[in-house]
This record gives sequence, C-alpha cells and structure tokens, in this order.
Amino acid sequence: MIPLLDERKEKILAAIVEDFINTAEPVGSRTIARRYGFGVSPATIRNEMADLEEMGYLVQPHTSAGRVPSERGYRYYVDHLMEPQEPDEGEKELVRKHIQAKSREIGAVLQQTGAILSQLTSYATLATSLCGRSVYRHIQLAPFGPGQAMVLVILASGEVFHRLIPIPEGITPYDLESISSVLNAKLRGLTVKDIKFTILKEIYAELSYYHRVLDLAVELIQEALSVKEERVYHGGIHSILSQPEFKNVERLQTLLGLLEQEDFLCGLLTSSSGQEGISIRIGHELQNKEIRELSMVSTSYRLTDDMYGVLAVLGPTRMHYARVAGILKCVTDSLLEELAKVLGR
Amino acid sequence: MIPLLDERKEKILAAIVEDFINTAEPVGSRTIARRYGFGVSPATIRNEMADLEEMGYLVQPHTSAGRVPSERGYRYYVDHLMEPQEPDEGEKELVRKHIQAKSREIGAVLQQTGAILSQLTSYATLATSLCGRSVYRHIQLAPFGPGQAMVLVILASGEVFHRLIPIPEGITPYDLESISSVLNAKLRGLTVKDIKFTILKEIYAELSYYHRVLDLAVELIQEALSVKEERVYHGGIHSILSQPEFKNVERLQTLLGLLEQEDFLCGLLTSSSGQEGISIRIGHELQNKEIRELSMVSTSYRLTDDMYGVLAVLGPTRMHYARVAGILKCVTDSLLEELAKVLGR
DNA sequence: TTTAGCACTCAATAAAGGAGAGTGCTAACA
DNA sequence: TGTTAGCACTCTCCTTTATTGAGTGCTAAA
Repeated sequence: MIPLLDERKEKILAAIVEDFINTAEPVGSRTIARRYGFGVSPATIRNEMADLEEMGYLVQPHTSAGRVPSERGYRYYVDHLMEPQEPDEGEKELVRKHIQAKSREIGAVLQQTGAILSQLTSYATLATSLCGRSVYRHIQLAPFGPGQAMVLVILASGEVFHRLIPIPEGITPYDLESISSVLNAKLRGLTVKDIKFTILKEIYAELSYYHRVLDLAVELIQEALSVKEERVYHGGIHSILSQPEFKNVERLQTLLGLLEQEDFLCGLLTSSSGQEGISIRIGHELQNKEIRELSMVSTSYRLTDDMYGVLAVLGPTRMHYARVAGILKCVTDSLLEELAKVLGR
Repeated sequence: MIPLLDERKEKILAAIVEDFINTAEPVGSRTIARRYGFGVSPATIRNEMADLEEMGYLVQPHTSAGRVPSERGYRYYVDHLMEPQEPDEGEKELVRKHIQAKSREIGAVLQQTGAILSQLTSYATLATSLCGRSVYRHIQLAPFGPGQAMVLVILASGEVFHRLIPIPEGITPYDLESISSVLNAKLRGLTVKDIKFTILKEIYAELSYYHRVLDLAVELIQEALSVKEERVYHGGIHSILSQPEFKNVERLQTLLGLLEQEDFLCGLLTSSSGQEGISIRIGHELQNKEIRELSMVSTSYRLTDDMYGVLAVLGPTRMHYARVAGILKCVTDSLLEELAKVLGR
C-alpha cells in the first residue's frame, strides 16, 4: 500500500531523520551532503528532498529552512530503516544493577525500572502493574480496632490492595479468620470475572452457616471485586524537560496535567498492549487530541500465560527511536528476570 | 529584636506585598497611592518605600522599577500583617466533597486531599503518610506459591507494607499462620523502637518451639523492622506551572527533579513538623540550596497522641500566604474528620 | 541524470529609537 | 517637621529597521 522508496531516497530519509533526532534543527541539503556524503552534490539531494516532501515524508517549517521528518517520515524510518541500537555494556550493567530489587516488592521493582529507563533515555516512562486475568492469591481479613477490619487482597502479581471496612459489633478476630478461610478456599486462583459470574452464590450458601456475618462477607466480596486492577507507575518527568520541544511551558503543562491522571495513562498503555514485543506509535497514532507531537515506544512483556505488563517510554516525536527500542528491550529482559526471581517462578 | 514598623509603614508594606502577590509585577509608589490610597501622595509613599528598602523589607530589581518584597518583607507580612483568609462557602463544600473517601484507604484519602488542596491553591502539595510511633496493628504471613510468602505489616495508621520473602521448603500455610499468631501476640501495639530493643529475644525464645521455622521468623522480624515508615504523597505539580516564576524551564527542571526524590521531600516535611498548627517558611528559611525562591506553608495535624501527619503547600515565595493558610486550615480540618471516620475513632 | 550557478525567501539576530513607568532629589508649603 | 509638586534621570520593554546566513527552487550546461 505504501510504496517503497528507492535506495538513495531511503538513505537520504534516514540521514535526515537521524540528523534531526540528534540536533533538533531542520536539516538542509548541504548538511546531508557534507555530513553523510553519498558522493552526490547538494543539488541532487535537494531534488530528492523535494520528491520526499511531495510524497509526504518531509515537511518544511517555512521556505528557506531545512526539512523536518513528518509523522509519515518517522513511520517509514521506524518500519524500514532503523535498526534497534543495542545499549553498550556499561549501560547494560547499569540496568541490571538498578533493577535488582532492594526490596522484594513488585511496586518498588517497577518504580526502579522506570527510573533507570528514563535515566538512560531522557524521556518519561510509564509502567503498568502486572495485569492480566488478576488471579487472587490470597484474601485476608485482619482485625483493626473495634468495629473495623482491614481487607487485604493479594493478587498473583504480588500486588496487594487493602482497605478498611466497618464491621458490625460482636465480630471476633476468630470470625474474621473463618471468613478469610472460606473466601480463600473459594476465591484463590480465580479471577475477578470468574467471581462475578459463577462463584458468588456458592459462597453465599457456605457462609450462611455464619449467618451472623453474612452481610459482612457479601460486602467484603464486593470490596474485593471493586479492586482497581491496574496501577500505572510513572517517572522521569523531569528528564523530558531537557528536550527542546518542551521549552514551551504551555505544552508542558498539558502534558504534566495528563501524567497526573492515572486513568488517562491507563488508557494510553492498554491501547498498545495488543501485540507482543516492541510497538512504536508516533504522534496522531496515539489517537489523542490532547497530546500533540508525542510518541510512545512500548513493549508488553509476558511473565506467565495470564500475567503481563506494559513498559513504555513517552517522548517527543523527535525521539531517538533506535536507541530507545534497544534500551527498552534490554530493560524489559532484566525486568522479566528480576520479576521471575521475586515471584519465585 | 526586629523593630516594629509604624502604622503607615505597615500599611504600605502590606499593600506592596499583596499587590505583588496578585500581579507578580514590581509595584511602584503611584500604584499604591492610586489603588490603596491612604490620602497621601505618591511622593510620600516613595519616601516610606525608600525607608522600607533601607530596612531590608523591600528590594528593587533595578533602578526605575517598582519594589518587590524581600524575604524579610514577606516574613514581616506573615508575622504581623496578614490574616488568614477563610475560604468561601463554595470552596469549603468542595473540600468536604472531595475528601470524602470513595475508598476507605488511607493512601487514597491523602492523595485526594493533596489533589483538592493544589486545585484550590494552584501550588504543589505534599503530604506525609500518618507517622509517629508507628504502632504495629497486625502482622500477617500469607502463603504465596511454593517457596514464597507474603509478609504484610499493618500499621495503626491504616497503612500496609508488604513484601515477598523466600521461605524454606516444607513450611506449610499452617506454619505461617502459627508464626503470624506469635508475632502478633508479641508485636501488636508496639513500635519499631520497642521491638528493636526489648522484644526480640522474647520472641526468639517462644518460637524456638517451632525451631524448624526459627530462622525464617527472625528474618521476618527484620523485614518488619526495615519497613520504611514514611511515605510522601505529592500532587498538583502541573498547577505550579501557571505561576509566572516557573516560565523559566531550568528552574522548573530542578524543582521537578527534587519532587521525584522521596527522600528529599521527606526531609523537607519532617524538618517542619516541630510545631503544631500552621508554619510558614520562606525562601532560605527552608534551608535548602537547591530550591531558590520557594516557600512552604505546612501544618502538622495530630490524630491521636502518637499519630500525626504533615500537609504542606509548596509554591514560589510570592505565594498567596493568607489564602493558602486559610485553605490549608480548612482542608486539614476536613482531613482530620475523614481520617477519624476511616480509622474508626 | 547530475551539477553548478544564481536569484529569492525568510527566520533569527542585532542595533537603534522611542515610550513609559518609576525613582531620587530639591524646593516649596502647611 | 512632615508632605507634596516638579523635574531630570534611569532603565526595561517594545517596535522598527538592517543585516546576515542558511536554505530553497529554478535554469542551463555537462
């Protein structure tokens, strides 16, 4: 559907994209000829550039400026021209060292991962918690003062959700333990969906023995079901400021506002979790009106059949795609390794 | 020690501070005379301003500009001239509505509180988790797959810390439950310090009965002790961007970098937790070289004898102190109310 | 098809010239 | 003695005007 370019055009497009990524300045025919000299004169390059512009791969900010890749240009570059750039040994070492969890806590691991990722790339990073079919691992009711109990829901991902609930008078810690047992026996290994549609009645029946606490148990399940299954960790927002495209404060403000809204981030990430491996979305491909001229390189990694996560780098469209893709690959590998260790798989 | 000003000087200083807070422009004698007219001419005001400058309450960005309050000027204003500005009924209502926790989870409540606080003030907000003598409420070991267990430490503040630990072969869920019981019996109601110095040996003795799991239990206690007791929630960073002093991107970058470092925030907040009630620290009073021209209005609220928290607003020195103090007061009241409800006191 | 040459365009930078806000000082006034 | 009007002076900010230079498109020759 999209016609392939001939070899020289490809070389020139690649040179322009890469030069622009490095310098953030529109690049002219002369620069290309001098810096990447293909043995042709600037004039020839100029002709080719005019062609590329007509085809929609380049745009000119104004007459008499050099050219800048269009979204289509980046797309072509990403699809056909770039090759992921392996991080060097020192960087790899750095990644390994940072991801090794000081604490065996999933949240902290993901946070660390994001931090190192954004340190290496100089862009913002996003990471979902491990999600998937949210399998319950354990449910625990713990006493918490008079008339209160703490509900703890432990998911197979190693994440813990907790909430305080009021409980009726006269419920003993022993009762709480009993309820925990019943719930555990029934719920462990199931997913939210399973519960919603099949198990609820069964539990209801079983617990009627403890009719005194029946209402509580039902409420409890409701709580467990209402657990918001996905968290998004973000980091490295300050690194994105070093990018010249964010010298503009207004744009920055919208971006920061969005990054503080977890829902929004969630949407951004889940919409990319379709395919395995690295996925790159450029500008409007993110399908979001609010953020202009942003790209996202993301990868969804699979830990087990029913547990996966998404790791993403968010930056300007003028992003160092090749480098970011390489780093992301390396970081994801280390993360998978570490998670396997922490979760004991 | 610091001499008090005569009444007219005070009025003029107050007018200058308030005008500058509102407009962010250096204010001149004429503006004062016109806008706040004290029945004297600009020339008189000019003389007074010259005095105030000599005394160090005002500074001039350059000759032929108006004057701007110095840190000392703000300090005098805050100490002697301003009166906290009660938020209007609509705002109060808004606060109440937002702080009412959708979920009964301390973290979420604090997050919400920060959000509304920064929405109303247009500055960044910080909130510590509830801290104090970190009393253990419950400790729970939950099974988590083969060779793993989840340690859950529930503090009296309603916060939960969790971590995965490897456990030796052959430990049954029943064993875990036993250990939990022993630990609970011993630790509940104690603080980290208590444990460190007195209880450790006792537990050791008791658990020797389960000598099979002794090492595990000891490790476990270590884990429990290593819980980092303080978290800092922050929010509203994007709102601070609307302040003209942050049009400068470099300054912004240092600020954002700092705000992403939890340790730093912790230090900032704890150093102010000395006195009860609202505390205002201006510029260098924050004793931090990295952040220039920032002020912090904070309040430490006490929930029980041994549980308190800190809520703070961070903005430019040109902060609307009177308004912020009023809002902070109102928000803290609502927060205390809500926390009491959630924690069931 | 490629290249050299040339006129043309346009942003960015610098220099120059007000305009305006504000001050300090002096002298007069109550 | 405190207050005020008047006035010269300062300095930023804005606008206008040149100037520069990178880069283009087009044409004609190789």
